Amino acid sequence: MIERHLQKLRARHDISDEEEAVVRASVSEIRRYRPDETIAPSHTPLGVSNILVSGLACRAKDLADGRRQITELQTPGDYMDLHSFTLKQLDHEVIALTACDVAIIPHPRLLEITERHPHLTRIYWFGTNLDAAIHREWVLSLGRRSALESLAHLFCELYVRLDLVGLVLDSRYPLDITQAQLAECLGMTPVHVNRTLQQLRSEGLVEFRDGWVAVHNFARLSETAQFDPAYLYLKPRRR
Amino acid sequence: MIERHLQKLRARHDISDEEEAVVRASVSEIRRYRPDETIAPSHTPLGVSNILVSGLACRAKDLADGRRQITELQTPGDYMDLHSFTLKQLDHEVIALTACDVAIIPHPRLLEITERHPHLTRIYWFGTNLDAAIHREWVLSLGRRSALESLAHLFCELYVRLDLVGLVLDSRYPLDITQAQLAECLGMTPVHVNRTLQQLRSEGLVEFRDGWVAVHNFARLSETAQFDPAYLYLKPRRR
DNA sequence: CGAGCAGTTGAAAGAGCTCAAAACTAGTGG
DNA sequence: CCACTAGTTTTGAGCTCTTTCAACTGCTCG
Repeated sequence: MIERHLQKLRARHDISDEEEAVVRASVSEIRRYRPDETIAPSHTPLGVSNILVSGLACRAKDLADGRRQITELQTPGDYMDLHSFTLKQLDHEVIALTACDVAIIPHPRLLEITERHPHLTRIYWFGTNLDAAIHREWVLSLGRRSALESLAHLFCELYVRLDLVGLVLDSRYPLDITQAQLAECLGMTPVHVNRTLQQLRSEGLVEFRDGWVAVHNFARLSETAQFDPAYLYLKPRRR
Repeated sequence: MIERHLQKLRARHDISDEEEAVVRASVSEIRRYRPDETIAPSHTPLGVSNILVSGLACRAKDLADGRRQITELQTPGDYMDLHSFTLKQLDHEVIALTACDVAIIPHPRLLEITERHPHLTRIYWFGTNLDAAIHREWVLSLGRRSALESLAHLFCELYVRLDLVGLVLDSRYPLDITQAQLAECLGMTPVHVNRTLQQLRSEGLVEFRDGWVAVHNFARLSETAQFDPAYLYLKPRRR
């Protein structure tokens, strides 16, 4: 069930057989969530963390008057709230955007990992630091990229992250969310997302339709986004 | 030298005498940096991490055409690049904004901590997760807060973080940076920062002058910012 | 005393927002 | 099989916040 999670770990680290066994044994159960269901509530003591097995989820923060900002999208294989292990409670919600299968890991098992498996601990620590790196790239997008650049950048990021777990086929990947949810990722209004999508489409870069993203020209797309995948910390490719 | 760092750890965790000794022993040397000097370069293998002893520093990312975004401000006592221990290299630069004293911690000593001190390891892991929480709040600011709200929010955040290490006196704290650097934090232009500062001043909320912030009305300031310090994960106050 | 940087001001332009309505799409029930 | 409803996408038009560009002030420092 957590093959994609292991796949993602292996894309960045060497994992021993023993460590793989520990990771597998850390899962207590699998749960299914419907779209819009809360996977991890904010400001509530938590006793488990969650790995996304399939589907799409996000971390979201709200202002009192209802304005909502998504701070990260979670793809299959991601530990969505590993940070709740040390933080005890979250400053944001984790929400299912589509139907999701989720693997549940009780915190006591993570505690045991930190007590007995320092190398694996460092790997998971790395994992939360990678989330922070993604946050920083989003800060850069929101602060300095134009609407067109931000949207292009998001499509690039998802391309790379989903490709890592085999979910890109033929330069197409699933992204079954609404334009309004895209707007919540980008700090924009749904109307402006719509117009910006039209521009990306008319320039032949990328198409977002029917829950799918079709990347027509990744080179030009990442150029307009000024996308540099270094912040995703992939192992350097062998040649 | 790292009293403020320990003070900050104690504000959120219980630290044993032994752990305190380990933390103190992890420092190899103190170095001084001038304003604008790079403390940790991006995309370069790193062998040490840095704790800010005094001064002000930041994490910054650039786009190819020179647009710059600061992703976090670092206050005295902060581990500025603890994440480089697991990431090995950084996706951003760490830069001194004012003259800074910095304590240097070689990564081998951090490795030893992860091998022998799991509780302290979790505390430091918490520390990087706290940085991520701050990143998320900045994502919310950049995505959904207005210029006025964002600026107010930044002043609130710094108020709480600096108060933690005794740097707020009489509702005033040092912030010796330019309006242009403030703009780089907020994803705005210097001109607009200037006008927004005037607005905050004229409303009697806060004044930014001569390298100092004078908070005239924290209650109304945090109200206009929709500031909720929960994301800074302070220990709940005893009553 | 002049150079240079930070801060301030004004006017015009523009990116993105708001509001509102229309066009689609898909699911529901008679 | 066809209304009917609800949610999503699309379009139009006007408006606002923020940017851009340029000039000017004031301060510090060599």
